Amino acid sequence: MTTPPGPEPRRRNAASTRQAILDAAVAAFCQRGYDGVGVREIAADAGVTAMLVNRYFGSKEGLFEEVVEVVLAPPSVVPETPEDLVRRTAEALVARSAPAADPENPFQLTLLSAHNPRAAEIVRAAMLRHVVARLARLLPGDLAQERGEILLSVVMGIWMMRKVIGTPGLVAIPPEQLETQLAAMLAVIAEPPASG
Amino acid sequence: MTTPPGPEPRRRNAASTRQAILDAAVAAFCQRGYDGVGVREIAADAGVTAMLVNRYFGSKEGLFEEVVEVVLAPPSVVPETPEDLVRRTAEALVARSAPAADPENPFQLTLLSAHNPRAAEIVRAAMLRHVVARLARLLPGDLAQERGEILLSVVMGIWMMRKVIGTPGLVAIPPEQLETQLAAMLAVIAEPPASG
DNA sequence: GTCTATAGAAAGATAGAC
DNA sequence: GTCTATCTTTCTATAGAC
Repeated sequence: MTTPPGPEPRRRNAASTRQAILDAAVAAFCQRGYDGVGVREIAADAGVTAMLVNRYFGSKEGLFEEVVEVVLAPPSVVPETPEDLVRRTAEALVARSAPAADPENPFQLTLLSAHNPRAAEIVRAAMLRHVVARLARLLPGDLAQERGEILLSVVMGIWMMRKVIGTPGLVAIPPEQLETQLAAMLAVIAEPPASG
Repeated sequence: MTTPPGPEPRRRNAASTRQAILDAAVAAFCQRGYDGVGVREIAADAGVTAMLVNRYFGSKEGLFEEVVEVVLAPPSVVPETPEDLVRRTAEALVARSAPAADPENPFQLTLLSAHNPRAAEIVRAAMLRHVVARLARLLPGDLAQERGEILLSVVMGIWMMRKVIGTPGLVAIPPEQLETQLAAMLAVIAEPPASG
């Protein structure tokens, strides 16, 4: 064997190392929020040392910016009509906020990071650019952006109580009953408001 | 003058010192959450040293438990009927989640502390014992606790987006329009669900 | 009852070797 | 391209003087 003794260094490949760090960061930040994880831990999950996180992303904050972009950019639901929006949003919310569901999602990332003002500002900007902009395009009538933000508020609140806090009623309720209640509530916002 | 030189020690009074620490902690935790503030800072706001916090409350976590109790125990609204509940909740939510409103309130304390699992558990227990229990008593029909938690989710979500994240639509919307939208949405949850 | 001083852990970021 | 080692700060909590 020509392999030298001592721990074998990771294969040197900037692109795959960078991606490994980003993947580990997405998982970690979505599950524990910006302040809940350290760069050491993310680096260890990616199989590298903490130094490389700063080498590739400048700082923990720079890494978080990329994570937010990756997680918030893809649409959660792709509806055709406002009625479709209500139905699919209620469906997706109930499914994805279930206790055992995949924790990698934009709402959990937001909720767990929002207490940090720097992280909240990064999330706010990306949320407006991606999520709110999409919702506002789909809602007919006046106050489209405002109603989009209200709709998003309901999604965030349910996520908070059901998945982050874990109140027993929302954990134990039959999913179809929760879906019915949510759809009825969201429909009020999705329909064009009475102008006055 | 008989005053000795050097910094004057605080007047020794256990009860008032304890209360000063608790008051400072309520303000600090409500504005920045459990992990956002250190014991040193709370102590400094109360005019004492960090050591006394642990002396009177055992630990930062013990102090937080008392703060949660103080903030969550008093009811935010005291309605007589379900319709009253909807109207007053929408009113109070719009007024108290306004950008310039008093930050000392149960929702902000919850939202800013929930990312920490220990703090979340403390908040969860107190929220069930106080807030959810009150709501469930007021809602007629089946699934009272579950609908109470949904109602609370809407309140938390609006608070999150309007006051913590600060999305522009919810910051700039005329308060009466927001109140109208919220009341319409909450009414769907407050009315007894169709059984079956 | 309150203080100063410090222990002990963990965080983000950087220097310099290989 | 990646590592080890370290700097600096910040945190909770405790020991012991007055």
